[in-house]
Amino acid sequence: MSNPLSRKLSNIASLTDEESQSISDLCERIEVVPAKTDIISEGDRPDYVHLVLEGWAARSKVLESGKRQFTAFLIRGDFCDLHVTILARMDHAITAVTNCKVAYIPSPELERLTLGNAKLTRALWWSTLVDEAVLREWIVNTGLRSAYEAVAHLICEMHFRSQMVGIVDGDTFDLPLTQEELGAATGHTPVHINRVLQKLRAAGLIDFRGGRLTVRDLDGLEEAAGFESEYFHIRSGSPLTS
Amino acid sequence: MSNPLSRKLSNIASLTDEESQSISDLCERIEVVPAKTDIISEGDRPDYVHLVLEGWAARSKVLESGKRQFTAFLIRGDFCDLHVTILARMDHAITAVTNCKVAYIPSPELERLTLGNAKLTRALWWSTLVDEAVLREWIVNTGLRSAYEAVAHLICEMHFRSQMVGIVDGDTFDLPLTQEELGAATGHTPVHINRVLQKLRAAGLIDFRGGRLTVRDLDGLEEAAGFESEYFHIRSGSPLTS
DNA sequence: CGCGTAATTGAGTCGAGTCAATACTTGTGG
DNA sequence: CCACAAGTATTGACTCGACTCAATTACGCG
Repeated sequence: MSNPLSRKLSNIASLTDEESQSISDLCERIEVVPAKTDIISEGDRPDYVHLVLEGWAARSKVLESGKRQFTAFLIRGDFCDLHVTILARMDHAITAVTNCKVAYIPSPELERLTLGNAKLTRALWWSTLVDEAVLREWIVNTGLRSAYEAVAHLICEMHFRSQMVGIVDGDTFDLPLTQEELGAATGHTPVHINRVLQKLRAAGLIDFRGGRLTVRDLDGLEEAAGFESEYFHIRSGSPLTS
Repeated sequence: MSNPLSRKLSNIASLTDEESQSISDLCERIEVVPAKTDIISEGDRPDYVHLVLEGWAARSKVLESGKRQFTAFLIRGDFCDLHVTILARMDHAITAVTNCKVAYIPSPELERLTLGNAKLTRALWWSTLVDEAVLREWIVNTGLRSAYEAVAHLICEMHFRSQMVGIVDGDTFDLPLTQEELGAATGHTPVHINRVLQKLRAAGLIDFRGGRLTVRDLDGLEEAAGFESEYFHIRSGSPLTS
């Protein structure tokens, strides 16, 4: 279970030791990508499937104006580009937010693993469908919710996802984002993010400093965000849905 | 090629007559869903894969406040829920915007078709990946772009997608949306959409009445929107990329 | 022709952006 | 071990895009 991907998939499927081992075996080639550099750039034609093992990365689109929008965060156990080998080129960049440990998985090896294994195929489809559900939630964040709600929702999302891969320590977890980066994710200016964070602190919902976030009042935070974890489609009975 | 899905997939793969016929054969059971009603509701566990053959539908999320956000539009040739059979339940609703002709495809039949056909499997993966790319573009729309740019971009998107399935007549195509619905898609109020549309008309970029949109100046519209069609990943050499 | 929905217009307000200055943190080199 | 540099966070004043509320007008359809 030490492999981040196995850990994540175990939220929806019971993996045998052999399956876990096979997944670990995929992650033979591992590289460290320094913070603020691209794991994959726009226009790239990736030869490998990239899997984040450690650290935080972000999908980002940059406009001519120079402004950038993040469209997703990737953490331990998340694929950068599962199946993009189908497409000609990346239509967005994936940038390391912190130093990242990334596995480079040859596409054919992944195919070989899933071809005869319906359970793993389903599990990977689950991760793809959840990624899509998260994208829709981000549209609601930027389109419908106020800055206060959106930031709260993003925190809830990352808290939940961090729990899925076992990187929450009590009520504290890594949120290694500057206020500028929180703004790029929610569609707001860093100045306004600053004010929103102050309100969230004043409301007794969170503490946040040094890239570590502590949830002071989970119910209150989820209430403020309008957060419902159903969109992750964790099987009922999982510890996370209790 | 009369089948909408075949028509769409032919943008990235050359289908044989047999393959086109197989796809048509999938669409045996067809139902008409009246405008303003759900094709699939939040919480549903669909037994079938739903394919839109005719009309417009929208993915929508509704908050407790009663406000709703569209996260995608579905037109001819678009799947409502390819592979959601993997998930327990729909985390959002799909609502018919106009009357829709919808094919109900038994999941196993679709699997049988793709199982031995790598080309079709790749083509369906392409459609999934493009759907994701469109979601990311919507995040940019709601997060980074002004209302003016966002509406222009949405028009460009739907124009391009309509072209892909052959429902553009010269420079005119169906955009059967009220200003309220345009607002639900871009995260703005109908009142503001109204003002934005007036500016787009005044700028000589579009005409829009009676649910029909005419592009008066495509270059100008794409310029205003910051629209780049690369994210559809149409193979170069296709008529649409000329 | 008349109802109901959709579109339009105007006036006033507010959330969020801009601009600009100040304070903190953290890592680095002397 | 301290001082500076660079990035990050914070604060204040002002502006503006977009929302709200509230009519009024234009359609589309039976």
